[in-house]
Amino acid sequence: MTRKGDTRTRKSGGVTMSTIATMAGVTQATVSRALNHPEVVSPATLDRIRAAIQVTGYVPNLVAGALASSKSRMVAVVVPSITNIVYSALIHHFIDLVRDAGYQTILVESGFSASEEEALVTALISRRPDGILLTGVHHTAQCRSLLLSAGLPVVEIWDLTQSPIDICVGFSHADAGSDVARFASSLRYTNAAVIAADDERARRRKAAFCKTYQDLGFDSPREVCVDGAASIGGGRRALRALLDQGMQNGVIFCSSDLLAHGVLIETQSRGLSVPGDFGVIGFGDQDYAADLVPPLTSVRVDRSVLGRKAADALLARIAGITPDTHAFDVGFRIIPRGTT
Amino acid sequence: MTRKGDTRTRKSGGVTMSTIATMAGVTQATVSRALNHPEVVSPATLDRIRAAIQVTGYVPNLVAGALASSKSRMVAVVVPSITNIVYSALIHHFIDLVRDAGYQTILVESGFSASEEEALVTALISRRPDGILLTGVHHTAQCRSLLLSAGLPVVEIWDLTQSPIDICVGFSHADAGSDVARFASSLRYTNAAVIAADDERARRRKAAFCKTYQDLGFDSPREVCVDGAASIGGGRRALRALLDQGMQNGVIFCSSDLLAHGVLIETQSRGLSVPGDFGVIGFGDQDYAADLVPPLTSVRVDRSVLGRKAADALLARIAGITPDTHAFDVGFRIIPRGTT
DNA sequence: TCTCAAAATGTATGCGAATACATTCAGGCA
DNA sequence: TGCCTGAATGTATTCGCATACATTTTGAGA
Repeated sequence: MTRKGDTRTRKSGGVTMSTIATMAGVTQATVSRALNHPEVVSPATLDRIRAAIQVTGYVPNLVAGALASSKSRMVAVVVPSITNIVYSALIHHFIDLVRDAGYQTILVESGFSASEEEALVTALISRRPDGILLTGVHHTAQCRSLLLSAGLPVVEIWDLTQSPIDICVGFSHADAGSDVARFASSLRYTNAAVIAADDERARRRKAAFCKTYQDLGFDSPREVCVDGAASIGGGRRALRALLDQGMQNGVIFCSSDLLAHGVLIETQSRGLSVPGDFGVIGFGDQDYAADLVPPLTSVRVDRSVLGRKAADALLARIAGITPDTHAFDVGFRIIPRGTT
Repeated sequence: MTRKGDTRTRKSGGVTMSTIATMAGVTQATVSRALNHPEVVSPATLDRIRAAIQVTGYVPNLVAGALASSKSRMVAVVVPSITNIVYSALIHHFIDLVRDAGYQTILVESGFSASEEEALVTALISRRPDGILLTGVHHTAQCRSLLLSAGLPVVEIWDLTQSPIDICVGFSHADAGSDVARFASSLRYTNAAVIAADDERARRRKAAFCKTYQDLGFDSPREVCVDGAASIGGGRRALRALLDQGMQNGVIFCSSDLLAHGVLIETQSRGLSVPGDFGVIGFGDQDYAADLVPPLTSVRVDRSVLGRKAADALLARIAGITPDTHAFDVGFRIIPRGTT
């Protein structure tokens, strides 16, 4: 009676492990072992099971597997924006690395908003991923406590902090801003400006740049904020704003190569000389930086190292290994090229 | 005895629906209803359940929910590359749209390889997503049959075909190539070239462009292939190759705006005039196309419409609605600007 | 030929939630 | 008062797989 009712009301027809088991003349448990621990199953049995899988086209149900084993073999990644090459390039590496370890990635965008991030993290946790990769180290208190109480391995990237949720891999944005200021001060320009997108880390670089530049005895740099996502158009508009303010013969530190690229284009369209009239410094050292004319001076962060360290750290934590240190500094380097 | 063994060997301590149920003085079933069908639970009970959830910080386990209901509320997305703005911008929209409908996205990269795609699709199906978004309409036979037998809603984008797996949303790349050829032939240049990345759809545009251009009475266009991902550097190198071949006063159709951008930069660095000496046509009409100098002529595909149609179609299919038509043509449009 | 450990497989149970079906209870109506 | 209906909740089962533990089989050594 229940039997009959159930076959009616539940969807059936799908091939499951039991189907395979029956075909191969074994029990479901043996099929499970054949799939997950083939070394403990006899070769003959393995063959029959594989044959059955072949003819049925059986695909294991990882949802059930995850529930039974409390291991989802998924990691979650939260980035501000996937259209921003800065993040997408890193994710690209990261996904590759964790995939080699058998993990799939669920990707979400927070759009630079901490509250949005919190909502996303809640939704992600309900999927019970084996680990989470977050961008940045600034999160809502609620978000932190969610993560903490979920007991998940968490890696925060692109930034450093003394108190990561779990592990962080990045570099000091303040140091980067200061170093760029010192570099800029060594050039022949008489003043400076910063063009920054509306991004918390960019703001910290900007603040450090401005402070250090002043401390070195120069006038306070001009500042221009770019609304929304960084873009070439945004860079062009920002330079126009600076010129309208009367800026001359200065060095311009942009919060991303894309903005710097826009600045370069605007100078060209106005017949201004770079590095003669203006110096331009980008950030991120994207692939195209060296291909611009003139080649763009930028700040390089080794993204492949960052991605690899992040993946390694996360995988290690998932494997239950507690790292010696909870903060990895991957550093950065100023790459002087033709625009300064 | 089993009781004791189980508490030892299975991980416990997690808050589950039963925890909440006990706290609220109801059964697990009522908690489930409170979460999924609050309208059938009495307000007083609802309050107690919500209070219990509040104090415990309970987060529902969607893995278990998915297993019980055969609904994962996840959609999978397969793209060739997430670092390519062409794809990432679209995905960005798509993710937004399906998220509003309560779906999370699992994203994987196929790297332009059909066999890789097949492996990924298998892995994805094991997660039992509620739907899949694929890029392009060319897949391995095995991949098609996997998808078909999984009975999943599938939307293929960026291309059209008479025989989609399920639904496709895109435009005709052959028509695009031909239209560009006609447009190019109307300009004052005496010959043409195509610079294309190693991408199946780009190749089809190229083939159609070349054929139509010749049919219009011109010489066969020169062709340059760019290895690997499209990039500014690749565009620069491609133009150098064309110049080395002796190309003069021609119109150059690039398979992406990024390549076209590289071509522009190379012309500038050599003092060549655009559109005087060379005409340049991109593809994709990215945001920055209009911000280049001169502004780039390109082919626009309405990505927001594409993303929306894809999301709508997938969600509709998930909801069990069979669409009238299985192929949506979103068209394209040539946007003439300063480079031609 | 017998013993015993290792190898191979079977048995039974739980993971956490959804849901069909059963039950209880209150109120409306004849 | 008795019956019926609908709202609210409880009961029992299932989803597909992993895995602890039990059992059987095999083969090596004595």
